[in-house]
Amino acid sequence: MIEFKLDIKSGVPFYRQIVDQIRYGIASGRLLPGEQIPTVRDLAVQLEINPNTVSKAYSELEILGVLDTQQGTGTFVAHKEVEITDSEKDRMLGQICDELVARGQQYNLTLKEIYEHMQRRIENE
Amino acid sequence: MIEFKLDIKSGVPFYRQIVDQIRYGIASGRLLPGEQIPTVRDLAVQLEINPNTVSKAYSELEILGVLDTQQGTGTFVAHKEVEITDSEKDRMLGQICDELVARGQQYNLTLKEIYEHMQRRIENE
DNA sequence: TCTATTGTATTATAATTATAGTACATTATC
DNA sequence: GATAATGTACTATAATTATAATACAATAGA
Repeated sequence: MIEFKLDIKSGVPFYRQIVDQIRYGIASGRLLPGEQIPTVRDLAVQLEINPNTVSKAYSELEILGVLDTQQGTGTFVAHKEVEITDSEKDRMLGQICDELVARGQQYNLTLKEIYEHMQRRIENE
Repeated sequence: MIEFKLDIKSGVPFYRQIVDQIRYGIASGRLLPGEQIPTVRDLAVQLEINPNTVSKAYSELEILGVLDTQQGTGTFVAHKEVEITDSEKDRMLGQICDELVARGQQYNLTLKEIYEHMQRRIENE
C-alpha cells in the first residue's frame, strides 16, 4: 500500500496527482499486481476531497489498463498484459531522463539534485 | 535571460508555469534585477499561448513585487530578493519525479531503472 | 434473503483556466 | 506631433476541475 498525499499549492489537478501517485507506486514496486487500493469513498475521506474526484482518477487508470475495478468489491492493480520490447524500453528510458533533466533545468534543479531526491525516496520506502 | 518552456502534459496551468519559471530564474541569478523580460505579446507568440495568459502571470508577479511593469516600455525584474525555500524546492522535485516516473510506468519502466539510468548519466558527465 | 459495501451514473453548480477579439492609455522614438 | 510598441482592461465563450447530492447496480458476507 502507498500513502497518498495531495499538494494543494502545486496547481496540479487532484485527480491527476492521484493518477500519478498510483503509477509511481506501481513503478516503485510498492503497489503489486492484484493488490487492492483504497475504496473511492475511503480515499476521498482520507484526502478530504470529493468521491467523484477519486472516481475520475480510478476511471482514467482503468481505461488505461492500469487498474481493474469490480463493482461491489473494489479496485485492484491490474496484471500488465502489454509486453514492451527491450529496445523500446531503452528508448523510453532515455527519453524520460531527458525530460527529467529538461524539466529540472526550468527550475534550476540539477541532475544531481533530482538523482538524490529519487535516492531519498527509494530509501524511505 | 531565461528560456521559457511549457509542459503541456503536466496539468499545471500555463500562467503558473510562467510564474514559477520567472521566480526560479530570479532566485538563481539567471534573471538580474532591472533586466527586461519578454513582452507580453512576444512571449505569447513564443509559447504559442494567448497574450492574456502571459499578462496574468506578469500581473501576479507584479503584485508580489517580483516584477516592475511600465506601460509603454516593458516589464522588468524588480529589485527584490526572491527566495525559494527548501520545502518549496522539495515540492517541485517531488512533482517532477512523480510526473515522469508515472509516465515511465506506461512503458513498464521501474523507478529503479530510471534511477540507475540517471546514475550512469552523472558518472558520464 | 437481507444488508452493507463497492463502483458507477446523473444532474446541478461554481471556480478556474485559456482563448479570442477589441480597445485604450502610456511611453519611446522618429 | 505622429507612430509604433508597450502594458492594461474589457466582454464573451469554452473547457476543465471540483464539489454536492442522489440514486442505482453488483458483490460479499452474515
